[in-house]
Amino acid sequence: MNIAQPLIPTICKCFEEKFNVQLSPNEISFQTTRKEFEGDITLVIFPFLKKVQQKPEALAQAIGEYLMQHHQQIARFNVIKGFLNISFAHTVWVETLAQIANTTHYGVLPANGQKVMVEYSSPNTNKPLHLGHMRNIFLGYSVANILKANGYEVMKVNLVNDRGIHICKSMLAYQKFGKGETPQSTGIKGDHLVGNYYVVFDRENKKATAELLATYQKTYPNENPEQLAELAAKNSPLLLEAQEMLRRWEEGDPEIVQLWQTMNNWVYEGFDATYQKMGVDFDKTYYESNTYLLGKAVVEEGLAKGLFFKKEDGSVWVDLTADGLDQKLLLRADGTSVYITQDLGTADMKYADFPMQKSVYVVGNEQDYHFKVLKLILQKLGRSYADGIYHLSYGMVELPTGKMKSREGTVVDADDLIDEMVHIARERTKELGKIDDFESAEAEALYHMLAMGALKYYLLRVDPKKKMLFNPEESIDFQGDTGVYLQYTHAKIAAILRRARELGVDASPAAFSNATQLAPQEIELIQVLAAYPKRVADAAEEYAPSLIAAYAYELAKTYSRLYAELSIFNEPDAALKSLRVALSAQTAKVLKSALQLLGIQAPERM
RNA sequence: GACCUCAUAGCUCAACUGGAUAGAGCAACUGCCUUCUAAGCAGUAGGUUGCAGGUUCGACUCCUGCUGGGGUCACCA
Repeated sequence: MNIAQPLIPTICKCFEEKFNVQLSPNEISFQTTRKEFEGDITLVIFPFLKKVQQKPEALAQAIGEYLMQHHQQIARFNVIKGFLNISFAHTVWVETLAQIANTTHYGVLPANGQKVMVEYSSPNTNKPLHLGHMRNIFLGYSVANILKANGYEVMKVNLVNDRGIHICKSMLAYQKFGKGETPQSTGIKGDHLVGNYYVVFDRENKKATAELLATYQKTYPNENPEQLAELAAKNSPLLLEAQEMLRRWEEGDPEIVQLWQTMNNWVYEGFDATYQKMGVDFDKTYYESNTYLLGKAVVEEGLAKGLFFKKEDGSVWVDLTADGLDQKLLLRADGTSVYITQDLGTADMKYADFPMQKSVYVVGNEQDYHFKVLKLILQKLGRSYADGIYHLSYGMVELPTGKMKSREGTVVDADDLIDEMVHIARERTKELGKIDDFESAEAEALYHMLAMGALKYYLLRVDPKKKMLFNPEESIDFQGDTGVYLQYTHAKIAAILRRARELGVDASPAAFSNATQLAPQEIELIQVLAAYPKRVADAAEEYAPSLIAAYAYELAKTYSRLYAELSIFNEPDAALKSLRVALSAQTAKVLKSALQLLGIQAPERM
């Protein structure tokens, strides 16, 4: 609902008639009037002064008068310096609310025939998910929802990194120290069990390296200690064993493959449980064990086209120096692939599976360079989908002590954090005692809903591009600018709507269409409601759920003020009473929709 | 060393992409439950937007330099 849109052609006409100046419509844009001034929308005059030799006040006055003459919807206007503030008649707001009420899927665009793939989560199978993954996962899930709302057909995929030296480390540690433990025998969730062995490997490997270093130092007392340390790290017997294991895995050694399958399945069971708690899902899962050999054909293709070149040792490179980047290795001299090789192959595979116009990769900003290179190479190869590749590069979640490191155990575990949040939600809700009549299963479902709402909102409200700080000492808030506040506002409105049904209040547009004198709180709320579709579009364009989060908060805040300052059911004017119930219903509708885009559920009671 | 990126209230984050007197939440303080859920509402206090220049009618936003944090520059992924 863009209320200002119809004014734009009129302004163009005004410039033409009065000043003989041609203006294109996209040169004109309105902003909402700041609270300290009277008006609904504001036109900034300064940009036009170069084309029209006028003083800003005079030009603003002239445009204002012209608009008044041509648009009955405008009640009045005022000019302050170079700002033209326009106030609409109350009927405009009533009409706007009616339009919103009559739109079933408000803010949601019809299918646009475009396909987009969103890859997110993409975990390693050697350790459980942590807070950093949660930011990734919630971002990916939310962006997928936002794109759907903008008319795209969306395919959500997970690319699991299930092979490589890091997996072998867990496997080796398990083989050596595991004593045949299983998730069943220990009662430890599969991903955590495997993750523990990754830590065991690191610990044992450090010991072994230290011992090796000690013998080196005895044998070569005159050598540079740093060089010795490096040598010891490289030749640690455990690391060599892990590398040997990787070789055997690639050869298909049945014993190794068997162990690998067993341990990975434990991890997948663990991940699935966590994804389910998070309320996220995927349409397809890719496994790197199936894709790591892909991409060699793409490298051959690039060689044939003369885009890549071969060095004397047989390794294949691409020279991106003309594009401001470096030379990049694409294939080792022994013909084996590197990370980017498989990503090239996987990109083609994705397109074959789902011929998309856009492909979003939700991956941390430490890989900015990698994705620049990947996209550039695919563009050079002339892939139709290459321009549509978007690296949703998000900032790391940091702790007060710095970055999280799995090996060093300085991570905030996803399962632990969820459990803690549920615990807090349970305590807090019981204290308030508002749902004492709930069945226990119903209550537990609510605690979980609130816990996830708090967590998701906490991670999504920050601009994805920016790094963010999490302090484990302070629990995630349930008050103020939080997910729980949004859920609370929804529950409060739901109570209003139940009461309205009981009382039989008619909230249809017909019942409030002749409301005339609206309160400022009502107008402000309608304005916020009217802004929703634009915000949904902006969020898709910028791949930024944070815009939706900010909007949802603004909406809830605006409603809460109205709720506190105006009575709904004690309002004597029937039209106004209907209007307020309708306003409540539309706020609930939009709030629920916005929360859905964030992957947050809206309770009816809490 | 080269390149990328960030720096806003005590703390965590905004600022509609260059517009008016930079806004929220938390923490502190003050009011408001005999009317629809107080997980709420209203208010007070808190700022030289890291520093120095520049561009312009106008700069948190763009440019240059400096300082400080993070990242990348692997035949790791």
